[in-house]
Amino acid sequence: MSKRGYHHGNLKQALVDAALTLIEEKGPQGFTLSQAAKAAGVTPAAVYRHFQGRDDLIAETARQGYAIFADLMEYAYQTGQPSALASLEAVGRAYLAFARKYPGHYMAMFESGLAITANSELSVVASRASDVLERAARDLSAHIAPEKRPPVAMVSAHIWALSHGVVELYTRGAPGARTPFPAEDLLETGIGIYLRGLGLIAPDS
Amino acid sequence: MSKRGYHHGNLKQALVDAALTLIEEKGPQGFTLSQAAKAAGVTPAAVYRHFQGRDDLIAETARQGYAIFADLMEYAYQTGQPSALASLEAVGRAYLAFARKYPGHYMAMFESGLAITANSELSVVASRASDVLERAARDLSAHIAPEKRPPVAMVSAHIWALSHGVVELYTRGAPGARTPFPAEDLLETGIGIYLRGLGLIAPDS
DNA sequence: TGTACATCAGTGAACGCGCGTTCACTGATGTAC
DNA sequence: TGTACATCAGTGAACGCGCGTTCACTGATGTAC
Repeated sequence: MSKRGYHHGNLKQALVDAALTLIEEKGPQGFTLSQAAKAAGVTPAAVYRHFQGRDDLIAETARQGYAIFADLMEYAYQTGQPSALASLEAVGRAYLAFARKYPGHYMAMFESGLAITANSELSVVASRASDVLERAARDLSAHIAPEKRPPVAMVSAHIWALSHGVVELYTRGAPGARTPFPAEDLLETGIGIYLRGLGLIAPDS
Repeated sequence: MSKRGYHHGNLKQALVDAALTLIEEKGPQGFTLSQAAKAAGVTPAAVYRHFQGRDDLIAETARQGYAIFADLMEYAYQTGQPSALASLEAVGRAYLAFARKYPGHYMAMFESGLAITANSELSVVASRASDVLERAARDLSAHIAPEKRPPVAMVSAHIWALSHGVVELYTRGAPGARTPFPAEDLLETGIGIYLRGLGLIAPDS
């Protein structure tokens, strides 16, 4: 618990931190339990005091990521209030900022292939994050005439997909997709055009 | 070349096919060269007759994927002509259809972490695909008043990001993101709203 | 303050295993005559 | 049509290695008295 109140180390967190570094370097599948142990300065067997195995270690890493992620999204939402538009845009920016600042967490969360639903603690904290986005989309929807209003879940899915796509394609060593624009600009303008399409921004503002 | 005109098998392609199946099952990092060899009914050493190693095998798999992908995109673009709008929408649908029909290829292309630029043959065929999208975006741009026209590369990046995000989040066992809508609907409506935001579809059509 | 003791986080040796990679080889194929 | 031969795709044995996992152990820590 306290910084030096441990036996040989605050090993559980040290292992998570080691995993994060390894994930950033070689991807969520690109390292072994033994490597994580070595990076934490410990014998592979010691890992089993804290985790069931490699998957469990990654799940804990993802769990911590979702917790940070949800906090950032929540905070961004609050800073935009009471404007629904400002909240949604802040949430979008927070999404990208999180992916940039916590790449290891982001990869553990979205690229490790772990089954979220199989881990109840994980699914709780994961839905906390998506709830924020959905709330922002709901606020927004209230400003659209009911007859031309798409379902809230659809709007939040669009924003999430666009954000995730920008992160995956334009934030790291990408596929065939190179772009001269910073990912931040890409996401901001993309969301802007989308919101205009929803009739929430004046056509030529 | 011919179906039975080989020694013990058309091994190169058999290995690619084995890799595709393994990728679909366990992800692009989730299998070994030996497993791919065994799945193709062959000794691990035989793989070296055709590939430098596992990465090279995955690169070939991705290369074939990009070739199919580019063809599909190209074809979709043609079917939409001469309408710029119809072309763009068809290309979007083709993107998702490819990801659905060729999940192994898609993962090899976008989730294997291979460095496209390090492989010139790969980067050529990869840019063929993105060129189609960019062309569609360029056609579209011509219908927008110059002063309110975003850069072509930005529009194509938006479409690509939205498509990729939809595939990653809503097409497979996803993260915290569940949605009641089929990915196809999600992408179609998303692109629709986006195009409306560009002023290319009448506000309440 | 000092001593005896219980706890339990991490050790290190051990195991069987599958890995990537090499190498000399073999035997089916296709070709020359 | 038949035979001799060159080719070369795939074999199988071998190697050293790092892996995940187990286990009895040890020794630093915190606590009771």
